[in-house]
Amino acid sequence: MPSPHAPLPEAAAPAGRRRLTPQVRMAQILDAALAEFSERGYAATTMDDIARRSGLSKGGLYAHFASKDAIFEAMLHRALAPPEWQESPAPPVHADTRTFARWLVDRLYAGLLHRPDAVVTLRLLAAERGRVKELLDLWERNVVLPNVAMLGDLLRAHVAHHGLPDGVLVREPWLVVSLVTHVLLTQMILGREPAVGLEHMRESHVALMCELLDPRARLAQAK
Amino acid sequence: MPSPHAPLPEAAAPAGRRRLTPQVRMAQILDAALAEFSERGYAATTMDDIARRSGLSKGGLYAHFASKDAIFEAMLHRALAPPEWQESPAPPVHADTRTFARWLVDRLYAGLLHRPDAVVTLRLLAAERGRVKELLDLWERNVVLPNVAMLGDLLRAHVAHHGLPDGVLVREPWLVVSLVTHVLLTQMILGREPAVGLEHMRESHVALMCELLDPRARLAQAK
Amino acid sequence: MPSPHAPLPEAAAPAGRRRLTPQVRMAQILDAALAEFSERGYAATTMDDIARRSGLSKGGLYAHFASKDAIFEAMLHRALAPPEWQESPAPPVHADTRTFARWLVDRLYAGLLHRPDAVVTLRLLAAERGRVKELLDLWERNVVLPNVAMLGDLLRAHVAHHGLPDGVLVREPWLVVSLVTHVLLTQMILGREPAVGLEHMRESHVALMCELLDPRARLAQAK
Amino acid sequence: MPSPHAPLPEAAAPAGRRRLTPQVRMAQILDAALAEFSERGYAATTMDDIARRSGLSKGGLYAHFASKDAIFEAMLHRALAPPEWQESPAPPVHADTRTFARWLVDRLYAGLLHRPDAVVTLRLLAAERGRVKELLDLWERNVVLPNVAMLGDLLRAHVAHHGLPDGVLVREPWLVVSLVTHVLLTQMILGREPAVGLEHMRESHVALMCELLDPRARLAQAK
DNA sequence: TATGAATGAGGCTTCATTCAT
DNA sequence: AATGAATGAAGCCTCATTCAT
Repeated sequence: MPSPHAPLPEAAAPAGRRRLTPQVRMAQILDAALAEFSERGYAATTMDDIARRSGLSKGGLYAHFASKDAIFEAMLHRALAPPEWQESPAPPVHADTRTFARWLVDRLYAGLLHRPDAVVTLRLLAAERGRVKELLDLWERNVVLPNVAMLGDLLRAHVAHHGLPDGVLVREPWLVVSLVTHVLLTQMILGREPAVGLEHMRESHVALMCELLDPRARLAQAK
Repeated sequence: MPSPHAPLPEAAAPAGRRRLTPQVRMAQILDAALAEFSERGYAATTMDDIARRSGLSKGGLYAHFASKDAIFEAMLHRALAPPEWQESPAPPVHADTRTFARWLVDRLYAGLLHRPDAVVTLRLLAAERGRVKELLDLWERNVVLPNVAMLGDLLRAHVAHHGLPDGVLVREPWLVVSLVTHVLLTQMILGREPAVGLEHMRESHVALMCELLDPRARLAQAK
Repeated sequence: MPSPHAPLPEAAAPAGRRRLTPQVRMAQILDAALAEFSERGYAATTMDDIARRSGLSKGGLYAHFASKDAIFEAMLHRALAPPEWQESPAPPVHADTRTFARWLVDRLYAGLLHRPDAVVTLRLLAAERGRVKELLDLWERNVVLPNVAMLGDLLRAHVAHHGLPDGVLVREPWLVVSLVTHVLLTQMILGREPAVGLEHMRESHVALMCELLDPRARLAQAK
Repeated sequence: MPSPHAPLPEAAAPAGRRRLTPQVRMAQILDAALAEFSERGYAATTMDDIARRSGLSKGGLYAHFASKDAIFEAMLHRALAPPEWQESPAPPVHADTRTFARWLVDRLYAGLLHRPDAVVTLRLLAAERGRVKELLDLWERNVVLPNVAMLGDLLRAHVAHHGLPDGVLVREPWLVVSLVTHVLLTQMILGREPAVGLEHMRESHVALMCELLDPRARLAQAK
C-alpha cells in the first residue's frame, strides 16, 4: 500500500488493489481513530487524519461508518469493552500478605498503567465527556463497579484467612484503586510517568498495603 | 457557575455599548473562556460562545486578546497561578493524629475537590495537553512539587513529635495526594462525585491516614 | 474576455456538480483569477469572485490551490512564461530599412500591446510588486533581457548589411523598447489607447526608426 | 507625543497634548496616506496603518476625513495637482541642439524620474484605476496634454530657428515623452532604476534627440 | 468498495466605522 | 480634537459530507 505521503508514481500501483475484509478494514479504521482522536481530541481530528492513518481516502471511510461520530462511538465501544479476567490464574488469597499485596498491585498496574491505550482512552473520556455520557454510565456499571466489588471480596477473604485485624481498606476497597489513580492522573495530564519511576511507586504501593493489612508485622519489624 | 474571579453579577450587563476598563473586561472574558472551554474543549468552543458569555461581540474580543489561543493561554495562566497558602492557620502538627490527619485531608479537599475550577481546569489540561506543554511543566515545578514537599515536612514533624513508628507514608508523601486523586479522576471522567459521597470518602481518608501514621492506636482499639 | 488559455466557452457550464480533470479546472481558475485580480487588485478580489467566475464554489477552489496567494502566484507564473518566438518567420534583416523597421515594430506591438493579458499583467505586477519580488527578477532575467539582447543583434545585423552609419539605437537597443512603453503606460494608467490611435502611433514609430537607422535617406527625401 | 508602539506610562504623558492646526494635521495624514497606500495599495492599507504613521489614533483620523476613501481621494488630488512651471528659467530654444536637447531631457527627468512621489503615484493610479476614473481624466486634461503641447511648441521653435529638416519628432512630440516612460515603467514594476544607470540613459536620450533633430550634424560627425 | 472533486456551513480573524469618554 | 473599546460585516480557510466516476 503506497504511503499517503508519497507522490505515488502511477506506474507503481500494484495490479490488484488491496481489498480487505470489512472486519479488518474497520479494525484498521478504529485503530487509526483511537490514535488520532487521542492525539488531538474529537473536534480537532479530521476525517482526513483518520483516513490517512488507516490508508484510505476520506470518502472511503464512509463506506464503513456513517459519520465521524459513528467512528468515535465505535472506537470507544471497543476500547471500553470489559477485559478478559478469566484467563488469569487464581488470586493468591492464602499466600502471605506481601505476596498477596504484590499480586493485587500488579493486577492494577497491568490493567491500567501498563496498557498505553488505557491512559489514552481515559484522556478521551475526560475530554469528550459530554459526548459520551451514556457510554460512561455503561462502563461504570459493567466494568468499574464489578472490579471494585471483586477487589473487596479478595481483601475480605485474605484478612479472614490470616486473622488480620479489621481496617478501612477492607471496608472501602476503592481505596486500593485510589492508589494507582495518582499515576493515571500524572500520565493523563503530564503525559509521562511520575518522576520517581513506576517501579519505585509499585514498591511503595505494596508496602502501603502491607502496612494497612498487617499492622502487627510492621510494628514487630520496627522494633 | 459563579466564578471566583468575577465579582460582577452577569445579569447586570445591560444592552448598548458599554465601555469597561480593560482589566474588568479581560477578567470577564477569561471567566467566560474557562466556562466554555471546559464545557466543550478548545476546538469545539467558538469565539462566538466566549463573546456571547462575556457580553461582547465577537470582534470585541480582539481588542483584548490577539487570538483564541491567546485567550486559552491567559485563562490557564490565571487558573494555574499558585494559590495563597499564607492566609491559612498554622498546621496542627502537634495535635493528636486524628486531628492532624483531618486537617491534612481537609486541606487537600479544599484545594482540589471543593473548588469547581480545579476539576474543570484539570480536565482541560488533560484534553489539551499538547497545546500547553510548557505551561504544565511550569505548573508542576511551581505548584505541585512544592506542595508535595511541604506535605512531607508536615508528616515528618508530626511523626517525630509523637514518636510514631516509621512508615511509607512519611517516606513517600505523594501517597497522601494519591488518596484524593481517585475523587478527582471520578469527577473528571464521570463528571460527578463518587457514589458513596464526599463526606464518607473524607472520613475514610482520615481513617486510612490514622491507621498508617499510628498503627499502635489501631491495634489497641481493635482489641 | 476570452482568455487565450481557455478553449472552453464559459456559457457551457451547466448547473449541478460537474467533475472536471484537475488540469482543466486549474486553467479555468487561473483564467478567472487573472480577470478578477486585474479588475480589482489582489486584496480587493475575494475568493468568492474567483469561484463565481470559474463556476465553482468557494471551497472548491481549495481542492486545487492551497490559498489565495497560491492562485495569484500560479496565475502570474503562467502569465509570465516566456512566449514562443520560434514559430515566427525569419526576421527580414536584409530587407530595406522601412520593411525591417515595420517588422520590428509589429513584433513589439504584437507581443506587448495587442495582447489584452499583457497590459493587465503589467498592471498587476506594478500594483503587487511587494508580493512577487522574486518572480519579477526571474521574469526580467528570462524574458526581458534576452529579448532586448536579440533586438540588439537584429539591429546590428541590419546596419552592417546595409552599410548604414553608426548610431545610438544600435548601441542601446532598449531605446526601441522604450518607444512602445508609452503606449503601455497609457493603457496601464488610463485604461485605453492613446487618443491619436494605435495605427497612427505605429506609423510614427516606424518613421522614427527609419530616421534613426538611415539618416541619409531622410535627408535625400527632405530635399 | 508618545509613540503609538510604546506602552505609554500613564504618568509620562506631557501636560499639554500637542494640538496642531487642522492644515498641518491633514498634511501629515496625507503624507502618511501616500506612503502607506503606495506600499500596499488601497485595499491592503488599513486606517490603523495611516493613523500610526501620522502619529494619530485610528479614531482621530475621522476628525479630519470622513472615510478611508476620502483620504485616498484627497491624497491623490494633492499629488496630481499641476506642478509649478512658472518658476523655471526660459527654455534655451535658440541654443545649439545638444544644449536644447539636454535641457528638455533634464526637464523630463526632473519632473518624472527624480521625484520619488511621481513613481509612487503612478503606481497607485495604475493599481486603483477603477477607483479614480474621473480624477485621471482631469489629470490628463490639465497636466499631461498641456505639457505635451508645450513640448511641441518648443521643438517647432527650435527647428525653425536653426533651419533643421522636418521629422517625426516635431510632428509627434509625445515621442519625446515616450523616451522616458521606459525608465518609469521599470521603476514602477521592478522598483529600481534600470541596470545601465540613470546617468547613462540620460546621455543616450540626449544623443537620440540630437540624431533626430539634426541628422546632418550626425552624418558630418560620422565621416 | 474506493476515490477525490465538490459543496456549504461555519469558524477565526480583520477592519472601516462609531461612540462613550 | 482625540482616544480606543466596541460593533458588525465580510474575508480566508477548514472540514464533514456527498456523489460522479
